[in-house]
Amino acid sequence: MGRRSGVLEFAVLGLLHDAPMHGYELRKRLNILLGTFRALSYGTLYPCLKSLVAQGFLVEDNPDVEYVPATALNGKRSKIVYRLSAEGKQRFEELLADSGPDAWEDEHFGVHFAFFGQTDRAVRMRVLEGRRSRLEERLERMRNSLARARERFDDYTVELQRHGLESVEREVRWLNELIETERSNRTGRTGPATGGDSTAVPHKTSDGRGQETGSSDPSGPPYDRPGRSAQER
Amino acid sequence: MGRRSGVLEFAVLGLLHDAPMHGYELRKRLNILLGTFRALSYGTLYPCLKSLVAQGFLVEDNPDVEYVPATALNGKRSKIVYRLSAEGKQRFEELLADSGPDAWEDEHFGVHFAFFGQTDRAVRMRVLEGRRSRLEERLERMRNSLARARERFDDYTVELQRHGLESVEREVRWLNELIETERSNRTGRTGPATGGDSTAVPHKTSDGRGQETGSSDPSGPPYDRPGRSAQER
DNA sequence: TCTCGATATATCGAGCCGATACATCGAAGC
DNA sequence: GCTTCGATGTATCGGCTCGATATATCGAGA
Repeated sequence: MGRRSGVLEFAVLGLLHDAPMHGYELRKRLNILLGTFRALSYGTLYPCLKSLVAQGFLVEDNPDVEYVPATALNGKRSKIVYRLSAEGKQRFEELLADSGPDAWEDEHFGVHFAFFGQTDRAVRMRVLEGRRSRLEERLERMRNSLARARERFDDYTVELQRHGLESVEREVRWLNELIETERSNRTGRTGPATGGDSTAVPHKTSDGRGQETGSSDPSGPPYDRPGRSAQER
Repeated sequence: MGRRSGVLEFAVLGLLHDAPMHGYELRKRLNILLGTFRALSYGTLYPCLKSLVAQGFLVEDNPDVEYVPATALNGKRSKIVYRLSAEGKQRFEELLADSGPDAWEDEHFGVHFAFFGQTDRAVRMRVLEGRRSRLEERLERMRNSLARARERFDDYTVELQRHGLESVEREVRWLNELIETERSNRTGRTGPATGGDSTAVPHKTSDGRGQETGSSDPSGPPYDRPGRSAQER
């Protein structure tokens, strides 16, 4: 149980905070929440749910045993609905309030951001600014790397890295806008600068069809994950 | 040994194709090659090297046993230099020539692209166009996901996804430029459209400091992580 | 001298993915 | 009415990869 990344745990807790759910439904929402094509597997989710139950953060909630198909295997294999326990709620609040260095990292940041609607403005600012400083460190390493690559590698390799560098630069600019919005919105509303129909932040608005932006960062990752880092998504 | 992703194997083979190297040096170059911050760990690299030796693609090349510190542990633990075998060279050529669906994926694409300088233009085109179609599929899923998110999730979640969507759109545009360049460069040069000092492709050029885009994508990848892509500048 | 960081190889625990297996249900097609 | 197929639903297994850690040497600087 040692070094749980905690990111999945956090996301599960956050979704169940809204409403009880069973695994399959949870997975669908999770895949929407943390990044589309990001196909979180059952091999990850179910063990995680069990672990959370074992830790006392979740309870299985099989109400009136409806939907019990009573499998051919003479056993039971019904729908298992999970619900947050009091400890689970508390745990979620803790994770939510943690704006420390962990929350700057690729995956953690995404989940934190997704739950920003339930956070204090102070926490949001700290996460946003911390994330930005993380990326700026990254940027410096990438620029050095690019310089070395120009000497040692061919044009394609260099082009690849240049693109990666720009992706990160673009994320920094995005963060700048968000931070700016948080600053100016200190009177009230919780919403971010929604690109769709801009509020306070100057956006080009890309809306449904793109007009002239575009970029991404596979992986994550190392990304983003990657991987993981990773990025985009 | 079952389901090797092959991406690391490919990268190692490619780097050793240029010159023999030992693990530590290999790791440094690998981290430059496949995407900066993407800190490939020794726990991944060394087992991979062993596997490649076992498969006959690499040979250990301990020439005159120089640099043998003769550890305190009365044993030997010297520098191990790896060199491509004939089979290894052949294997690399095979991987390089494979422009099939695997090469469209996030991580594979990055490595393939990095070695484009050693490829035929036909292969480059196929990989580039395949990658683009992959991303366009992704785009469609992401747009659906975003639509669902607008109903079910709050503004911050939606903003996160909007940003991810734009990242992918941006990568598609990058690919379009690269494809365009390959088409027009059919007479000769092997280099890509180097953003630095634009060649044939019309670039907006954003240069070192950003001016107004910004985005990225946590996780990912994951991502990765990793990976990468970029857009000119 | 002592410490520190780079060089260098190696292993371990744990997370997570992808594939797969099993089982039910409703809708569509024949 | 029958069958097929895809969505719903829970679960496990193999294997890759990361992050941390252990061990050991060497050169630079305090």
